[in-house]
Amino acid sequence: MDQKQQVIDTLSTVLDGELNKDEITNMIEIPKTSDLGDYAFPTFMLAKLRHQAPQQIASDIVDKLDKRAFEKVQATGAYVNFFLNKTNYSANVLQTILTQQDHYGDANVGKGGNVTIDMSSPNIAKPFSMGHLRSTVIGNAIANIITKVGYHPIKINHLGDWGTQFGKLMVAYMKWGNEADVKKDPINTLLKYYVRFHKEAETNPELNDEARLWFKKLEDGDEKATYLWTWFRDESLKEFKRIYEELGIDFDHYTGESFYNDKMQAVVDELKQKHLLEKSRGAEIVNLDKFNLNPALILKSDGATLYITRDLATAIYRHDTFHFVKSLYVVGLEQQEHFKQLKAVLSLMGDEWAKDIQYIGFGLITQNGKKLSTRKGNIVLLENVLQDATKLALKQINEKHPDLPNKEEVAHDVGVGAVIFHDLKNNRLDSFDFNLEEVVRFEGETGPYVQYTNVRAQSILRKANVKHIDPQSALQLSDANAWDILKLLGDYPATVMRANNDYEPSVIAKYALHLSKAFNKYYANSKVLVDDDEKNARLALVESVSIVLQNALALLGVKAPAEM
RNA sequence: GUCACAGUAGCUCAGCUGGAUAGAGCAACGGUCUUCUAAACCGUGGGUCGUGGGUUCGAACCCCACCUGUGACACCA
Repeated sequence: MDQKQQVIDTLSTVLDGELNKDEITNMIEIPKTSDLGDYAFPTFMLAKLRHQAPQQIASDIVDKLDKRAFEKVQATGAYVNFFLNKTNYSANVLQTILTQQDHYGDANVGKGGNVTIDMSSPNIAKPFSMGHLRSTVIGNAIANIITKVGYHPIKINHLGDWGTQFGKLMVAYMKWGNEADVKKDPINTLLKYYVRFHKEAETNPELNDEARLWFKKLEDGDEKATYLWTWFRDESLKEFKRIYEELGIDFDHYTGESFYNDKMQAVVDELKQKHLLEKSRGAEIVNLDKFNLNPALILKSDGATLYITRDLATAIYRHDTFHFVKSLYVVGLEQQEHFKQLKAVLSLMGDEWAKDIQYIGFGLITQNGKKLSTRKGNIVLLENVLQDATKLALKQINEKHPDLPNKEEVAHDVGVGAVIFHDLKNNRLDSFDFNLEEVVRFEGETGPYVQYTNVRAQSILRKANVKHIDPQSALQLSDANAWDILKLLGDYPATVMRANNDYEPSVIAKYALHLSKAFNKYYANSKVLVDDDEKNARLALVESVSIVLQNALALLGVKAPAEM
């Protein structure tokens, strides 16, 4: 970073009067390949100002520059290319990492402010699908990333534990269900009821009326309805918690939709009092024409509340309770409009903190190009995917490393890691088609590839019989093969910031892949464990790579076993 | 129809604020384990960056139009 400043300062002494430092800063770029240097300055703008050929300008600048701080500076075409002093740079970066360890890349832009994160939020009595995995792992990674830059995350699992689907479930249970089946395999059994309900309701629409009636009973506190609801909820939550444990993810709150039942009337009253409600087609709405949005439906024509009514209550509750500096919602892209409406209504209500609500959308997971649908029974169960992945990992371990201790645990870390990493490595806005083979792949740009890279580094450190390299020892490294690694290591703090600014875990995942690739290349070309002047510096490099890879994986919520 | 997101190699995708020959992985073919774990590394082939205009010294990236896909669009969440 201060390396870049040095480039800027050096250039500005020569370009004084033509370009100021800010202009120069904006023009500095990083060449695609390191044989073109580490920083480059294009001269096209100057060519325009000076009415001169850019190539000529580039070589003029090189002639006039003070080149002492750099390994070399040369003109290539229209560019001035700067090559950093490798030995100084390596000593700086490695010393910083070895000193700071896990804290390398930490920042304090958050200043300890609370950030609520609405994430995961599966529906009770429905299986945990790949779709919920996205919200869960993206939300978790964002929580880790914002923690690293100084915020305090509050992870909230906004369970779908209320609504007419419970009426459907109760009707189905009373008609076709029995207690023993539910106890044996709660979610799958409840799912069967749910699917059957929809199938039968197609030919027998009165079932829907019955379901509505039972949901009304639940709302009115009917004993039997409440009993069933509580039972379904408890059984489902038990299963969800098992899955979260497998994923290594926990929550600060499980306050679901039912939690806000008694908090909606206040919202409706406030909207009324502020004259924001109007009658339309029998329903109570908030007109959002001036936001160029569809109206927000607050009350149905029968007086019942709706999705947005509850989310308004939720947002207000979270603000009053947690005094957040940001409130994040990690919810699929198909709900984008809803969150725009939510913010619009809140700002009409005069809640200036509405601007702190940040919707973090992500693309759908489809199967054979179609949306996954619980109703139609076409879903991919996360649990099955995790099991398949773990099984496959164990098979690999048995082939490659049969005498590894704690094989099962490592297989689990690798299998689950593959699934999580697969979900996080692409831009979160992209949707993707579910393909089991793709998800549980262990070669190429995958989680296990990164894990394996760290295992290699760990293995070297074990063989060298050192735990930590002294940060104060000689860390100058001149090996050209190590250069790409050193630059990447130096980029890590900026990478973390970018992931934070964009709420984009894939930035970290891609970084981990790049660093792994660079290290594996180095590993194939240079031997670390040979006794010469730079051995200590090489070990420092290896330890630094391992520190940063482990940190990046931890941000993503992926485990980093020491052996595999 | 309106709005949103997307369209880059056979497939899955990178490409940071516009810049130097558009990059990876998978798949295909070929090479590398007596030497730090081959879940790796190296090489070969493979591209009208959806289409057409425009802005710019320079566009995969910015602007406009169009085409295609997906999703949302009033009493589900």
